[in-house]
Amino acid sequence: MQDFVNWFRSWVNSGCLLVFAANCEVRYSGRAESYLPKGDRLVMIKPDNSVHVHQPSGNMPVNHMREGAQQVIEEVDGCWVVRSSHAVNKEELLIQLHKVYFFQEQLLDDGKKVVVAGTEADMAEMIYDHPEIIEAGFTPLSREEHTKYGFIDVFGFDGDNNLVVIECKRQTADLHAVTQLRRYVEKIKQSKGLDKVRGIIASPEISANAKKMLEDWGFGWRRIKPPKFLEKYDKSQQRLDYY
Amino acid sequence: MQDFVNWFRSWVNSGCLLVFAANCEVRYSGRAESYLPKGDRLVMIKPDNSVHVHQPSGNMPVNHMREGAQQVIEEVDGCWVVRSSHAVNKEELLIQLHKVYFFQEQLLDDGKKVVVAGTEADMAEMIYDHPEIIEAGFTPLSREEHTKYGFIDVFGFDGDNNLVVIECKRQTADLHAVTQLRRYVEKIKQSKGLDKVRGIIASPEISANAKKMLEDWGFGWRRIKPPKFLEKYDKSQQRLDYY
DNA sequence: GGGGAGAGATGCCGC
DNA sequence: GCGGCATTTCTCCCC
Repeated sequence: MQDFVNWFRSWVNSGCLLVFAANCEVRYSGRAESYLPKGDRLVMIKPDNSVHVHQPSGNMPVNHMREGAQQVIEEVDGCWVVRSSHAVNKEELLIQLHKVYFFQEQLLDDGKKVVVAGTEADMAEMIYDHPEIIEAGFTPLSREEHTKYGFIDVFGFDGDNNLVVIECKRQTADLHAVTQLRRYVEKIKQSKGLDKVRGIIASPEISANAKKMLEDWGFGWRRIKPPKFLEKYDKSQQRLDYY
Repeated sequence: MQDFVNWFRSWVNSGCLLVFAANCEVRYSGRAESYLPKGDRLVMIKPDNSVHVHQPSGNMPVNHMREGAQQVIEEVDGCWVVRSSHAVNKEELLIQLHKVYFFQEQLLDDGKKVVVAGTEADMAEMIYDHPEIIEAGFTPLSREEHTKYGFIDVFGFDGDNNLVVIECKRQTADLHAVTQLRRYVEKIKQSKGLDKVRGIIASPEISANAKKMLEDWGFGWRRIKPPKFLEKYDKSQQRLDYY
């Protein structure tokens, strides 16, 4: 343990990523309060001073501090504690150490950003490029006009010159999506002083309840799948190739 | 590298957590498509076979596979690749390794769950225990009856025997909270054939727009702060104490 | 630069 | 397995 304490103190602010496994208790106070009883966890502290406590299962860290925290190790009542605090966010994380299994540090050089396709914005883009997938005669507004309406995904006119608001969802549209669309339609009606504004949800799927509420409100739905520009699926090999 | 490959193969399905740092490229295909160019990252694979790729900064993993994936290491075009695939979810993650800096495995024993205070459920609990914080004469329904109505936070009668639906929000209530409350009230009105059902939002704050919409719909608001049982803030010391 | 408000994404829980 | 909701969120826009 003393090895770990000395090493921890020389590591602080070294710019290295730190990772260690330990038997510990964890306490958090900030936006919520939590306590995690004694058990084995993996702790990672990044060069940006974010802290991540992981249990052996589960997708999310059981506790974490965001970047900009300050870390110290100190003895409290005969027990070593890693104290991570974030004055601005009024948050504090305490990791009470009972046994440290291993520890390791590493300098990581990485400035690259991930490139993603298949988002909601890609769906809107696709509808702009191929408005006929909504319906014959549908004409989106120019992108310049569109930006004035901010949060609406796609905005245009149908063949009868009715305004149409389209809300895109990457996956199954739910009740929330319908109430959202309804708010937008009512907002546009009001600001334009219009009587009729159509609302359409574009998504690969829609839940039964959402479909019902949509129809109750006189809105429509189009089955549209988000584009996956990077994907090249080779069925014969049952694997994925890129570029 | 060959050490790592051999070690990786003996580690697979050992029940240990695995962590390594490497210079790598990462490709993902599944719910979306992504590509991350060459750089240094930390990779963690848990005993539940979830995979987490972390860059040296950022709160979230840049890529991850959820529990139940299958991991193999294989040589592709002269380069070693960790392939993680999830047949059910039709997801695949490829980590192309250029250099491995360190690797470590550890058996972690942990069955404990985190205890959180200050959630929406805690607020509902508090209202059950102290119904007078809503208003004099308010009587919540028993928890058993309450479960019949599903996801409504608190449900009861006021002094005039009107039904009251209460929606709790941990922080500032927004437009979404109001539309949610409205859905619940309308649902109850319909299923009970009632003319008058009151709706109340309980939250520490409420946005101006939400307040307005709330009043337009004849609903009410009570300023209620989520309980933080674990917190004891010692102002004189400007630090936190627990228990 | 800090705070507020709205929208988005993802995990989790219950049916 | 799916639907619905919560969240230790994120981001942008405003001041």
